[in-house]
Amino acid sequence: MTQAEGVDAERSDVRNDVRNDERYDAQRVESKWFERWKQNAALYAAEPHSTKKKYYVLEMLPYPSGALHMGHVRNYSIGDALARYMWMNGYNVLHPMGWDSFGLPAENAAIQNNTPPRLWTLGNIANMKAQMKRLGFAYDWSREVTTCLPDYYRWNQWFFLKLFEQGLAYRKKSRVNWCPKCATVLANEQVVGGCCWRHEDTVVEQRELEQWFVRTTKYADELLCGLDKLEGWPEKVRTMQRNWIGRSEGTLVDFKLEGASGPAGSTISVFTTRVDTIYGATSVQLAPEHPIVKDLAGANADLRTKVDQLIAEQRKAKEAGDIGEIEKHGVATGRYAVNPFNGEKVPIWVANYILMDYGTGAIMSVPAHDERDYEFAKKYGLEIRLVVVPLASDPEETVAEPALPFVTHDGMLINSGPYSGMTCDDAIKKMSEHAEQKKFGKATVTYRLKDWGISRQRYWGTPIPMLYCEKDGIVPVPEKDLPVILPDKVDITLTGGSPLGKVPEFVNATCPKCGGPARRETDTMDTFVDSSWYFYRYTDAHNDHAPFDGKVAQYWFPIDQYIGGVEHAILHLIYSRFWTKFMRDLGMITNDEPADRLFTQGMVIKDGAKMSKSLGNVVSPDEMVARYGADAARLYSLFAAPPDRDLDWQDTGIEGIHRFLGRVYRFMVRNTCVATSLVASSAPSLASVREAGSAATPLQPAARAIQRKLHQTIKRVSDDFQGRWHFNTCISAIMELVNVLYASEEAIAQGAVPKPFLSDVERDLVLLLAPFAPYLAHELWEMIGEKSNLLKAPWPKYDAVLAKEEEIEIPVQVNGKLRGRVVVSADATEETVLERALADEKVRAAIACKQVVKKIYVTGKLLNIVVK
RNA sequence: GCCGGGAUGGCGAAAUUGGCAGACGCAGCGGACUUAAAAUCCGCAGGUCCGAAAGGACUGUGGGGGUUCGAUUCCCCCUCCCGGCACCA
Repeated sequence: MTQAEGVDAERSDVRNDVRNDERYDAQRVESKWFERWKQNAALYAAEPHSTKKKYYVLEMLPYPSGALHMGHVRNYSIGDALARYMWMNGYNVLHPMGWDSFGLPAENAAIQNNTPPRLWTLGNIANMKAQMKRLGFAYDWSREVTTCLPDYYRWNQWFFLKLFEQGLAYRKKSRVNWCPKCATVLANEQVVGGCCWRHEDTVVEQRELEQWFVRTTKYADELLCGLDKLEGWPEKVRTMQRNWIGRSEGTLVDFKLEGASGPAGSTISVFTTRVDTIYGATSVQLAPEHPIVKDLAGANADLRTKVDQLIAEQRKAKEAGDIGEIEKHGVATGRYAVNPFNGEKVPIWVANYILMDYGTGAIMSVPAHDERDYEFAKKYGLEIRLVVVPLASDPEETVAEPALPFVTHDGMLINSGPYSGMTCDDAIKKMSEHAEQKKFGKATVTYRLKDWGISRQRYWGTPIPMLYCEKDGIVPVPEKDLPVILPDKVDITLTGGSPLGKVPEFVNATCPKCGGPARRETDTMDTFVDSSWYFYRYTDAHNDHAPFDGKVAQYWFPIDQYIGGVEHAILHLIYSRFWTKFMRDLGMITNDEPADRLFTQGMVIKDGAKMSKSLGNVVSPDEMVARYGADAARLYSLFAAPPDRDLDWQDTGIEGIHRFLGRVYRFMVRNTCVATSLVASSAPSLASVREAGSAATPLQPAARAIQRKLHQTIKRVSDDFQGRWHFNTCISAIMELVNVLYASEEAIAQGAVPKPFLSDVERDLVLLLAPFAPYLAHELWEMIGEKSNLLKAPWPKYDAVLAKEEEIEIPVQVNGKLRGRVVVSADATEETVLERALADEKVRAAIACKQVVKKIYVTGKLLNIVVK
């Protein structure tokens, strides 16, 4: 904190006026408490055995990129305020932090700076941990998790063995996404609009590779259904996950290939959600990459060339991200398939709008009832046969020909053999049953969600604990031999293939089955494996025998409140839901979902754009802390906007917050009341406030105004923590309270505010500030003579009676227009209000010479007089 | 194209159940303190128009319509911005 000292020194020579001791020196106060908190490692530790109710509040762990950014500060300020609030409400709070510390940037930095990834990463962690501590975040550091260390990643390996045992990890050669910049494979979830999620301008290529996959699709249905029960999750995230999983109910139907040549007796299986329209199918369309296309083309060189063109075109469009906009076209193969429902021969085409990676890569084309098929059929003059018509309300009525294509479920079949006359929904059911009976198809469900490819051809990740033996094939590393340690001295500058493949000591191993030579798997795991279960490790972070103890996890899980950025809506948040279900089925845990409630905070932007180095609009937390203090940085990040919305950072805004903190401090310095009664006993303040406000010794108006405002403020802040989380309005409520205190300073000086009462007010004010500005709150807590631990001091309670206004102002409208206001007592009757209103000059003017039609009085809110 | 979210002063925003639009803060202006400035404290402040002023009139929550005594809030249509999905058969 050399910067901080610099600013401090600069200021010291300014401190020569009379009000020196009233000036709030954030650096002095914050460094004092920073040092004190440093001495007490167990300050924020969760209690392992407790009769209190538990509360697990978690913020997404950061990637240790080097330094915290404002997005982190915002994220952690929200979580920290909540954690502190829950502590003050008597909960046993678990509030841990860790490091998602495997991943590509470490390798890139290593190449650039010639530093080993491990050192670079650990150095960053040390720096960011120091930043977090300086910001005053209350983490239980005894549970810190660092995913790149063997005591963590060994459990990734252990889980991998379990996945393998369960048949949930398997090896498959397939077409995969390849980012040339990352020089590695990406999961589907990591491809954004055809580009790499980390390199937004780098087009992802397709490569044929043998890879490890995790069978996420096993839980596709549960992942989808479970979303309905996650009521504490934002609808947005649930929708995104639903879209991603992309469940679609339909029917598989086999079309027999017609003709002697080609694979004899082979069939083309098509997937359709509208089997009811199958009598209108006038062609079969294949994806250019469909395996049967090669066989169909056979020696037809012309066809092969055309198909190759379609393939190239599709790939290009996919990479450019505009598949969906390319013009539909295709080529007839000259071959035919037989519609199993009516025995009709239909031509087989290959078309650029059919995707190999959805459904079966083949469709039946029904031009009359599908927009795409219609467009295609029009272009190539294929037959368009109407088989569904609108439901006629009157059977005698002649049904008008619907406009084509007629795409609706709400219809009746015609020209469909035995199914004519059925509704679409009935027909789908009956026809699927028929197909299954006759064994040429069945009702089925397809998903957009694919299995998770987790192999990465990179160094800085968890080694996949597998061996390849010439004799025994794929052999898992025995559990007792874990962890497979990631070697330190690896030349990662070499390109081509996995870096670990160039380390003979690593690659060469012994087969545990036959004792012969074996080759180690050299790919590492996707880092999303690390973050899929880290929050369980927090509950039992030093367990040497298992990832965690199930009993301990059961106490803490599910996470009560998870807080992070929405950018993880389908990556991390779907993988970790999968992992929870997998662990549950292993018998390790009993919860179905990892987190009960999820909160996604908005981005921190500046000048209307996301902060980025290239735009030069980055605000450094270190600089803010040095200039205004941690409290100001935190408070501002909560005050500037509601937490779920984007926050537009304004440098002058944080200055205002800094001023506010100084204002609180100055008031307290000038008016501190150390009420002897309260120092001796830490009796709850409510009782004495009540007493002070009781009829026996009525408070004078100034004191009563303070009391009223205080209780209104406690209510607003408490309600918001329970409900909407609009900390911006909580903080403005506290500001209003402070404004009232300032307005009462004269009355205080004149002794019109009883000391014990004021002392209680000050105490509650400090309590209200504690979740948001812990440094200042602790300083003031000490200043007012409190000896107890503020972190766990009971949260103040509000009294509805004391919060109530005695006098209220009722706006008076005439025909909905504001014409005047009357001040009445809070319990005034409608008659009184009306009487006063009619006495008001302006109101009288507005209703003069007119007839009063109606009077609407909303108790305590408004009076509207309707005239004609 | 589909699904979300959003649009309110010069700026960030508030209005929790249909009831005073603009709380709180920033920037601005004025005053007090000061030799002066900073800091601090107090006050003013949506817009337009009338008025010397006090004050008053009209208007105003992206645009248009509707329901209502009353709409930032509910309904219908439209524009723009942000995010997600997208030839998904």
